[in-house]
Amino acid sequence: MGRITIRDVAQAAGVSLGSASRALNGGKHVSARIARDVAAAAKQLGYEPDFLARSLRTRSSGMIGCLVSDVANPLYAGTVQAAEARLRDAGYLLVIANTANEPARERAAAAEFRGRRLDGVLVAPGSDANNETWRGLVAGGSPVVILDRDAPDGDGDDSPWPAVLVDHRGGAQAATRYLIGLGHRRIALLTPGARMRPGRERIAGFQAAFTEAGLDPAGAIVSTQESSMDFAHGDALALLGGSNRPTALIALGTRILAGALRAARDLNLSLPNDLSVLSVGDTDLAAVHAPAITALRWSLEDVGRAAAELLLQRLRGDGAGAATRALLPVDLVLRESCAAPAKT
Amino acid sequence: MGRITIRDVAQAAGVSLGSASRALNGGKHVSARIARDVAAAAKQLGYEPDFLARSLRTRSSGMIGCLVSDVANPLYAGTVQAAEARLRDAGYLLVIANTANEPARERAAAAEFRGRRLDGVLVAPGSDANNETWRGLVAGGSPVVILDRDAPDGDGDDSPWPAVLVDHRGGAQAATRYLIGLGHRRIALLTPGARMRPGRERIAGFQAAFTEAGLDPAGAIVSTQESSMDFAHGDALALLGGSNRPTALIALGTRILAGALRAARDLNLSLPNDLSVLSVGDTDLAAVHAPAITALRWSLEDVGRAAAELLLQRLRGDGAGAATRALLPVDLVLRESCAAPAKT
DNA sequence: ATTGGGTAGGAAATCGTTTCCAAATGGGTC
DNA sequence: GACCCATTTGGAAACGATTTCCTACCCAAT
Repeated sequence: MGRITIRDVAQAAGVSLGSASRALNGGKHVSARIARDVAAAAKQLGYEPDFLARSLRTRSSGMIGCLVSDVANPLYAGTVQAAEARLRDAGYLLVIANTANEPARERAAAAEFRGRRLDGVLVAPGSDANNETWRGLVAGGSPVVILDRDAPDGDGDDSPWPAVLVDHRGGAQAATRYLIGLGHRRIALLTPGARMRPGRERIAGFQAAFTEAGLDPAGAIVSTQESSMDFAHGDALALLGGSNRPTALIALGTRILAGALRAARDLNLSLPNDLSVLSVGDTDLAAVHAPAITALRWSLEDVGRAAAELLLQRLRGDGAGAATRALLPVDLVLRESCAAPAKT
Repeated sequence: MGRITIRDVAQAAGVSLGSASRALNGGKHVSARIARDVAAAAKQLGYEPDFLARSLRTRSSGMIGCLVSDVANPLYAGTVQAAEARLRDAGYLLVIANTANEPARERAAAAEFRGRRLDGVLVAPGSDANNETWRGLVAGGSPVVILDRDAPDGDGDDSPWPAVLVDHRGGAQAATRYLIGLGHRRIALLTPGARMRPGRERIAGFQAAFTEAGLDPAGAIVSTQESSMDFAHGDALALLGGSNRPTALIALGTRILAGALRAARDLNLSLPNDLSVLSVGDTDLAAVHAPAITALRWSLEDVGRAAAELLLQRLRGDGAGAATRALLPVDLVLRESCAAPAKT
């Protein structure tokens, strides 16, 4: 005796298969008596519908895919968690595919998602959307929401693709403005690069702040390094050790911040007097360091929730007139790591 | 014209449905000619099998569930990532359900997993396995692997359930032994509690080290607090501010470590001379802090991989004689935050 | 009393696969 | 050339639901 099917329920309730289905799904054309009997029979037998069978028939799997480059990254993990919560409430299951930045994995995942008939996809690839991956995803016909990346067409802010973006440019600009306001004229931005939207936007905001203040753009030093503590450490050592060193430093991400802080310590630079440090991304490290590091912060929960909301909206079909993208704000959390540069 | 089905492929290749299926699945009983024709037709039409239909028929969804209390927690995120990688290589998709420590969500997720016919489940609930959740999971009949938690029966280390455990007891014992060796006699353990296996094991190891050294167990101060920076901060202030304060402190987890470090700073205790600090769990914070914090470390990747391996083994059916559990080691990473206590 | 609109509910089709069964084919041996 | 056994192969039956179609029926209105 295997699993209890709806057929068993129907039989127990003494009605036909179709009626049982209608009764269980609260459909129309069901008398009160049958509804009652079927419900009773289902409960008594412990009936549990088979999602697979249902999905096959309805052509909707009730699952959402999440294509992300690195789930272990706290930035993504927080987002995934928030999205999962919202989607689960709406009855969807979230399946994740970690791509580790490998295009081959991205393609494979896209194909798999299609084959499994996932109803929608949240995507945050490691590099800006690989066109092939992209095509693979949209080919499935189900809605795709982009997380903080540019659409593949490269068509900036007026792309038709639903996306949840974070205002990294505004954040970086505000942060830089703040440092300039304190009197800094030579500021270094340590970044893992412009390969992805967040990096590009931050660099743009950084430079925009210099331009807007009418300052020599040569003071805006952009230093690109791999995102690793050791690389950042070496990089920061070189930058800060040279003559005419920057008086302030903006670090993108925990690892780079860690490397930069170590370098400052190695060089005996005391914060914030000898060097102002500002972190992009608010982490334990920034909050607890002595002195506490001033940081740019945005809400991971909001990103996840907004993405889920956007996707659900498409799934419900009222995607026509609705907003196609969300731009979330970035806040500057003032702490103790920034001050006016020492007089020279 | 909708999706390309295997029926279309069969027709195009001029063979029967069954033959096409056999050919595509590389089964036996297929002539070379048909295999070639079918493959060609499939390729030419761009056929992609429908996993849902297949799953319905084969009663296996090709998906593994992951029931975890908090994916955003780096500890879990790393594990999930490693497990996902291994499972994906084996052709499985990972679906995650975040339970936020709510038993109701756990139950709901267990039921959903059953309904969707997931082939297996990795589970790391927020509290030690809730019996009801557990029953819900095993009722599905698919294998369940426990991540660093005790089985619900409470039957410690000889439980029949496959599990991947981390040797927190041994780690804590080694760490405590190390501190005792440096000369410490009053050591505080700041822990979020004994609700889950890791906490229990660590407390046990901590106390075992005192016993084994023949020391007064009153020197082993276990202070239980919620895992939040603020709580830990207050707690540490109270502990370190009092008379006869501990000379060393073991912090369980990033947040507690952060709170403890802040408290030490507030009280003007310099590390490691006035206070030795040891972190359970190696994080950015521990590595970068000045002085760098000595920490217990274990491999999240190994946990995830081992769990996946254990599960795959069951799925392949050779679960009979095979090992049912893995115990992973914990290493002590020596840094600069521990020293002999100051002479009084 | 007949007709018409509407609801209830049963039978059957469908979703796209895999797998079972029986028939057919092929080759080798006596 | 007949017989036998082992492969191939086509046809059809699952898998477990939803959904369409269609008939039977009830009640009210003409």
